[in-house]
Amino acid sequence: MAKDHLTPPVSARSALDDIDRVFHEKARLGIMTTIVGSQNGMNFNDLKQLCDLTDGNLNRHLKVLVESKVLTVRKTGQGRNTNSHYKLTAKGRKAFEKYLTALEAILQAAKSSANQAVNPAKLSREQDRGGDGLSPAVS
Amino acid sequence: MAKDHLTPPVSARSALDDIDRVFHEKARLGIMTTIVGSQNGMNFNDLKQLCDLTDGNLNRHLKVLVESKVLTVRKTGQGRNTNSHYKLTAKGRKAFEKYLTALEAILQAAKSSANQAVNPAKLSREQDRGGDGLSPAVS
DNA sequence: CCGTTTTACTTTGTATTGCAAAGTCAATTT
DNA sequence: AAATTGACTTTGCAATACAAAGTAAAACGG
Repeated sequence: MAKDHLTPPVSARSALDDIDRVFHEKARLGIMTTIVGSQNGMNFNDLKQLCDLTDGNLNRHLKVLVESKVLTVRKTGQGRNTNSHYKLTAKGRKAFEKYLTALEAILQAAKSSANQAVNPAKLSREQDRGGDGLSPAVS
Repeated sequence: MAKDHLTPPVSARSALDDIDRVFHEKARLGIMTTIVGSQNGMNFNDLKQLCDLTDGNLNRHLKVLVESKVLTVRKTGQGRNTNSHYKLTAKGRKAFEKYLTALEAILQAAKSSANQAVNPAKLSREQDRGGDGLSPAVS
């Protein structure tokens, strides 16, 4: 029952499958990109300033990251002296790297597709008209 | 008041600011990456198969892209013969390229931060302890 | 020394999404 | 002509995202 037709080098999917939603969110991507470079982790306030997020928003996203075991928190002090220190876990680092790798693959695929589309130069003719000759970007 | 302390080369923000939510979503990123390579656009069914999305889901995301003027639709036929053909707009292409550029910047920053953190080799000593020496990744 | 402000978060409420199950519509079968 | 298929659309619910308001304790002001 129709299995052929349109079964292109969809290695695209594999990269897209590795796009972890935990990381694929603007605010969280910013947090991760900021914290991934610090060996000793960072505290709430540093992140707040560096990531330019509101308190509540930052808190919520950090919570998601902690609950996903990407970060750990260590809280010291009370009230005004509270200090919440966040640190990447080994698992978190690996997962984030996997995400980055997937992103990179998608990025490359998208860029080359985009270029090819904009500058059809000497393609071996393959005008994809109507429903064949399809290829799904994202290598 | 308080303007000093922790004012690092936050060029990070600029890249993050260019992360357009319209594109920064798994399904839509897949759709875009797929369609950006086709000069003549693609129809619903092609996208459905290439992007591996359910009908409803694909429809919704396409709607978002059309409403954002990133894609245009041209529908022909009725009922079972309906054919919805989607095509990138010039504006959409530019916006997507901008998004890709931002992503690339973030990716590079994240990767180099990650490496540096994992392999602290001979850093000029700058152990960021406590609250200074912060740098916000994402160049 | 007691009330106000500040700092460092948390909680809560609302609005927006994402998603898939169910629905529509017409052209094909059987 | 009833049932099915194909190509979408609509709908309802669950899961976010975000910011406004809340909490707690230290620091300040008079």
